[in-house]
Amino acid sequence: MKLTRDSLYRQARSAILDIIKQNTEFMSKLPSEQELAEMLGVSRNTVREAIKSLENEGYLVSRHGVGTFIIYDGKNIKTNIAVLESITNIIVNHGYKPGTKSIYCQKRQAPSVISKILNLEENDDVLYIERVRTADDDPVIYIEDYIPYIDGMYEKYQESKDESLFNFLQNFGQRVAFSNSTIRAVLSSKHIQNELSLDGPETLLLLQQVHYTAKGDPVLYSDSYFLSKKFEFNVVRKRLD
Amino acid sequence: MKLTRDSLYRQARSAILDIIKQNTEFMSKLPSEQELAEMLGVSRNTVREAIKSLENEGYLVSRHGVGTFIIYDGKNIKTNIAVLESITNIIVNHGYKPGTKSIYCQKRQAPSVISKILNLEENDDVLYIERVRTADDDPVIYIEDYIPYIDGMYEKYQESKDESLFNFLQNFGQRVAFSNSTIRAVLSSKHIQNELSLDGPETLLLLQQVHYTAKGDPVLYSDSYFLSKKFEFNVVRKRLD
DNA sequence: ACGTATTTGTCCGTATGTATT
DNA sequence: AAATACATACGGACAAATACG
Repeated sequence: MKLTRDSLYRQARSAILDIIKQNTEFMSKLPSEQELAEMLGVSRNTVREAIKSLENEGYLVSRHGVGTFIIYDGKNIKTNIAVLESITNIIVNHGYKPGTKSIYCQKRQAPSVISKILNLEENDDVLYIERVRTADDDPVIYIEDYIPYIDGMYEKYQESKDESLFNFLQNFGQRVAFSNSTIRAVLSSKHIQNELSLDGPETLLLLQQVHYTAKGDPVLYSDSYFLSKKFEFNVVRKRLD
Repeated sequence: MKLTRDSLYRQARSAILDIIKQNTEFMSKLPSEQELAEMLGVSRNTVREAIKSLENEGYLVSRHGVGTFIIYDGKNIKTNIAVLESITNIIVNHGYKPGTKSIYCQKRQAPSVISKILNLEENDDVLYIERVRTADDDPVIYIEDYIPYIDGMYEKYQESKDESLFNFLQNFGQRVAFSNSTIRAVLSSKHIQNELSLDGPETLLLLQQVHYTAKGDPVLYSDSYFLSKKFEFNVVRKRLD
């Protein structure tokens, strides 16, 4: 049992995020670092850390000698691709009611492509899962997951189908910390058309993700196919120099 | 004339980036912050700033009490979508020789959708540009640009067609600092098939970008269609908590 | 064109907390 | 239990960019 109160900079971050979320106007000015430090009762350095973190996520831009400005726009930004969040959240952020239909789950030998990605031996097993995610009960995302097999996974999965995979993995002591993702545009296969109840071929955004623990162990590979009609990804891109 | 040597943290960043680029193994450990500080002759704080910056760009992950690890992998990561860089660079990073074919340039009234995005008045003009970018002389990217018109732009563009648009804009005192981008998957239109010399419809990654100056003024809107066969975008996604 | 006030950027030193081995 | 290494936090100082009178 530990209540580890959030670090000061986390608290500051959260307080500043509140200011941001309440803001309505693009490019309105945040209080100065000095002011924020006084308001929140922390050092300017701590405020700066919080601001930098929010800058990296595309909420803010700072201008030397001028101030820090809010570029967050709840209307436009639905999914910040740079932040790893659950697909459930992505569906909610797009304004839909999320749901899951599990269509397949099997313990099987890893295909060689996958075993290479997941750093497995030739004959190692994976838990293979096929799912369809729904938005307002319409099928919109088709997902194939490959998880290096740990004893008891198949049984455990049966009783926790609706849970997020991240939570599922955590039960086996594997916490996902980051993912390395590739974004592609593809056309739906027959199989996917079937699962997503499509009349004909449609363009899909394919997210190929290798998920790692903080230690760098690959613990989940997934191909996620998003109906491009209904989903978009956003990203704030910053110029380096 | 200014020689403003780079800030210490920039130099540190660049030194650490060298280490990263030379590294071949996923998740190998960076020297400790203490060591780096001594190696580079700067304070640990400065090293930390550099490391954080590289962490944000997906090169590194730090583990509390353990160390900082290199997740950059030149083989896998070709284009970090979170970093705003020129399309020329993107082509080079994919291993091709970059080129440009300008197919169209005109001063015209902004379409109402565009004038809204660019914050223009009803009858304001834009410089409209259509271009095709080539990789090893093959057409691979089709781009439509809309730039709020400033006197002399059309003439200036004629004499600097091959230059990057970012450079072009800088001549008019408009430095692009960040962009707000949306990623979609689309099918090629007849027009695009024609321009990219495609035999039939192909899936394209569409990047819709509003580019801003540091002040938050929109100075360029562009639709970029990437041949998905040849290009992919990468992103390191980190879980927040 | 210049100086001043404001604000962020950079840098240092130091101290203590926390996770891992 | 101890050692190591990173994380967090503070305070202070000066530099650099910008805005404004």
